[in-house]
Amino acid sequence: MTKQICRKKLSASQEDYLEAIWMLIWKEGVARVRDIADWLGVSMPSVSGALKALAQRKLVEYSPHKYVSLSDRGMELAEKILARHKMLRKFLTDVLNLDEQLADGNACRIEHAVDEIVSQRLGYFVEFVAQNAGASQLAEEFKGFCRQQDPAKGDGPSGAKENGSLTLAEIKPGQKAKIVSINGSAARSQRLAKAGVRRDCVVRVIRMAPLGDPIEIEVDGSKLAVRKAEAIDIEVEKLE
Amino acid sequence: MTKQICRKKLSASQEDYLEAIWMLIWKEGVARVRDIADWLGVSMPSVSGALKALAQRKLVEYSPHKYVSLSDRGMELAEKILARHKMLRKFLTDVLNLDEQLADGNACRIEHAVDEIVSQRLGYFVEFVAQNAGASQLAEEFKGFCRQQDPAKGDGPSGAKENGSLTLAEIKPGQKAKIVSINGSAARSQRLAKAGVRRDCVVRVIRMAPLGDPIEIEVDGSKLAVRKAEAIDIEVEKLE
DNA sequence: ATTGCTTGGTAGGCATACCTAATAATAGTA
DNA sequence: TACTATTATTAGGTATGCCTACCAAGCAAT
Ligand SMILES: [Mn+2]
Ligand SMILES: [Mn+2]
Ligand SMILES: [Mn+2]
Ligand SMILES: [Mn+2]
Repeated sequence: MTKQICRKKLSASQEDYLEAIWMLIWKEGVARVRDIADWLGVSMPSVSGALKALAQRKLVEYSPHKYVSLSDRGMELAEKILARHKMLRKFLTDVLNLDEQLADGNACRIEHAVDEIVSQRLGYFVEFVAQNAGASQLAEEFKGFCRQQDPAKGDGPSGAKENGSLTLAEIKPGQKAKIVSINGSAARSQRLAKAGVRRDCVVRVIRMAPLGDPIEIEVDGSKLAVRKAEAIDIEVEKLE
Repeated sequence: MTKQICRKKLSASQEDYLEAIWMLIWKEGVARVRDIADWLGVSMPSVSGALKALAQRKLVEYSPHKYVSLSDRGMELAEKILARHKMLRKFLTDVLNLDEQLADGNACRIEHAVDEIVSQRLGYFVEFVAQNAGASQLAEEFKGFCRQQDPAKGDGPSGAKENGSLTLAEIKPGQKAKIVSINGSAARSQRLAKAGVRRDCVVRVIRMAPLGDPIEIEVDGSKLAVRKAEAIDIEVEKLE
């Protein structure tokens, strides 16, 4: 295998160097080692080292003691990561209504953790909230919702929705419930019935997997695991 | 300074070890080096090393060749990070409508990048969307919005909101605009007026900083930087 | 008890990403 | 031009977090 440019994904730190260089070129016209170091809060030797690695990947044009510039590819990547930063920042400030500085710091960390598709989809969401007339009033409603949550601190009566219909997925471990109805496909109902899960019978939730799926229940003295997708189609009535 | 337990924040990798141990204890009853290694996709020596570091911090109880268990503090941290993972996963699947597997992977990376407040606020948001009747229809609307975006690929007519009132912050670099009115404090209006930014005068946006702030404009042949906070209070009329 | 597989640990190495201290180059100023 | 302050590089060190290769303990079947 001959020597070739490494196409492996950039590290978080490398992405931040590109971002910083882009920013400094924008702001000051040129990027110098000193300014990159100050911007990122690292020492100058750290910058020298990072630049060598980036130069090897042909992302920056760099000869010692000269100004640093970005290659076309480097520019492209820098702009991509910066767009992500901006989008995340906007989400945190505009949708979650968070403080600018906090948003900025978090955005610059999350930007390295999200896949392209996720970034894109979240971008759509931010735009959607910004554009959609019905949605922008949502931002206001959400502020109210936060005020409700923040001072209360207790979990409050969040479990029981006003909805009226309670599903098996909402029963907490240890509690018993009587089955009111089983919705969904007939095949599924049949399968559940064979396992003892029928209308009017009483089940006890033993425990719930960490991500809420599956749910382990006891019915007629025997254990059974129910998928969350099934549980939300099983209407129940809580018993004490 | 005497020897004491390090209270520095855990590394991303350490958080993942705690998460894995918690999960395995939940699933299998016990956590063994072998299973932790398999779960996280690392070698057994890596696990041994990580466990030593976690034991030193009193987060796991660990004596060689015995099962691994979590201390109270370790349990607490594991549950905190797991809750974060779950919440992020729910956001990605339920709000952004992303694939479960993709959501899980991204959640497990983002979970180490968000501050407590951000995590909490995003949690509120997920709950808000889930509970709010008006908001849950938003999920449907958003799906439609995504379908619109995905195939189109072009930027679309995203700039001009139906709103009618256009502000200086929305003018793109290179374009000219006539100032209609300047809102906000009188002191600010005065300061801007002194710089040449007055009602009915024409400005040209030169460029916008990467994060949209500040905006560089040309007025009366001289350059001027305007903060975004100011720009959104300056109503304009776009000129060609 | 002996054997042999699985599990767990140690030793040693590599890559990344930082640091400080010392040295070299450059630029500004007398 | 010569001196000086600033900027940049090199050298050498630390901390993580991973790896492979090898060694040691545990356990089950013979
Ligand atoms: Mn960043
Ligand atoms: Mn960033
Ligand atoms: Mn994780
Ligand atoms: Mn996780």
